[in-house]
Amino acid sequence: MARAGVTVERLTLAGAELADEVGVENVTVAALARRFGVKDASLYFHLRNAHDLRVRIALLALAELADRVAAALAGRAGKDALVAFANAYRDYAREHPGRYAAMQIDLDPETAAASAGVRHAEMTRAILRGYRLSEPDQTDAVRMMHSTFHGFVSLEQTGGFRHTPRPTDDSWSRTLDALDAVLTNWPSR
Amino acid sequence: MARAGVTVERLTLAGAELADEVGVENVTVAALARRFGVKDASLYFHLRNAHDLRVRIALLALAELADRVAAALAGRAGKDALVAFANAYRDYAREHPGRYAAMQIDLDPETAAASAGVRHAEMTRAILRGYRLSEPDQTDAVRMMHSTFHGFVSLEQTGGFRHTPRPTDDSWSRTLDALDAVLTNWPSR
DNA sequence: TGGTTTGCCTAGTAGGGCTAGGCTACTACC
DNA sequence: GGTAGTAGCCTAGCCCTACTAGGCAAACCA
Repeated sequence: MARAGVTVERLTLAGAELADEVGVENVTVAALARRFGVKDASLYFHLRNAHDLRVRIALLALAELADRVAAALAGRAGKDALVAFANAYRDYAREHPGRYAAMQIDLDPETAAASAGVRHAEMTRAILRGYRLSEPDQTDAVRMMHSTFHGFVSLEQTGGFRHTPRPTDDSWSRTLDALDAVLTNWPSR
Repeated sequence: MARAGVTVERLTLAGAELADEVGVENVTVAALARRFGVKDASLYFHLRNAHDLRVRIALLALAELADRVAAALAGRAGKDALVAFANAYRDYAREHPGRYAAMQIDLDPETAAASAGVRHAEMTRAILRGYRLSEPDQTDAVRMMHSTFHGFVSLEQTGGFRHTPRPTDDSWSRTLDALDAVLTNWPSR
């Protein structure tokens, strides 16, 4: 029988595509095997288990997102950088809802430390250079930024904003204005 | 054979408890049946399917949260109300992680419209009365608030803040300060 | 060219979702 | 207080997914 040429990389990519199409929760080893015209048992030669697959998808997504953010951030500073970062983040989440959802799975500490998530975190901090915040305000601001972005995107995806007619794009840009305002004038105790 | 006294209400409550213990994704009809000392097939007399169960848990959680928020909000205004609301929200999510996660499932429009989610939304708007915002700023502000709360709580739960030593409680209260500041001085175009 | 490794296979276990159809305990009504 | 109906549970059985063990053949490599 001919070999299908399955590799972990191809499996991860196909899994990511599948996630975007049907949701991470429906990314099954069996479905992936069908996609490769192979029996599901065969994939366990490449994958430890189903969770392993999802972790790999998450790591792929983190890397892709970090790349996009890096590209968006190049040559920008201040509010420009904030908006570019935010839009890169949201656009990625909307183009790749499954990958984005996969990113939210709880990685164990060493995996997380080795992931592109740290690059992402560094870039978030880099944005704040334009706002002249020192610790611990910087950490608090990073956390607020991340919360706002993730919360907005997440609620947008699960339909949390549907009940109000106002276009979400408008609320998004006003939210970024507000975030810029509060970062510019971070309340000191 | 004796009757187990299973009702939809008891199933929903037990399902909610199960969700808090093992996560929504592990709330199975089979596990619930075991908990009631009953065969899984029997539950389909009370439940349409597994999704139906999770929706019920979500609705229960929305109602509980709305109650808590209402209690927290009583007699408060301005920043006081904002902080009370936010803490009620976060505390509920931390006490009931499974229920909170269940709340995020995508309800179909009519179910959502009939849920306690609308009470929640009304109360969020009520907070903004203390900040004198008119439409569409109000909607934008509500969305930003909700995003920040949900994002923070969500990231906190999935370990998104673990890589920095700063206590999350501190970042939380500073985030609320920032939110109050920006609502007080909402940037106009 | 023959041995080893690599990549796929079949077969089988366990568990979850769900349906069909059967039996029984309770309820209501005459 | 007997009996018809129904509500609440059951068994049996289907399909799907995760995962393991062990077999066989293609590819590689000495």
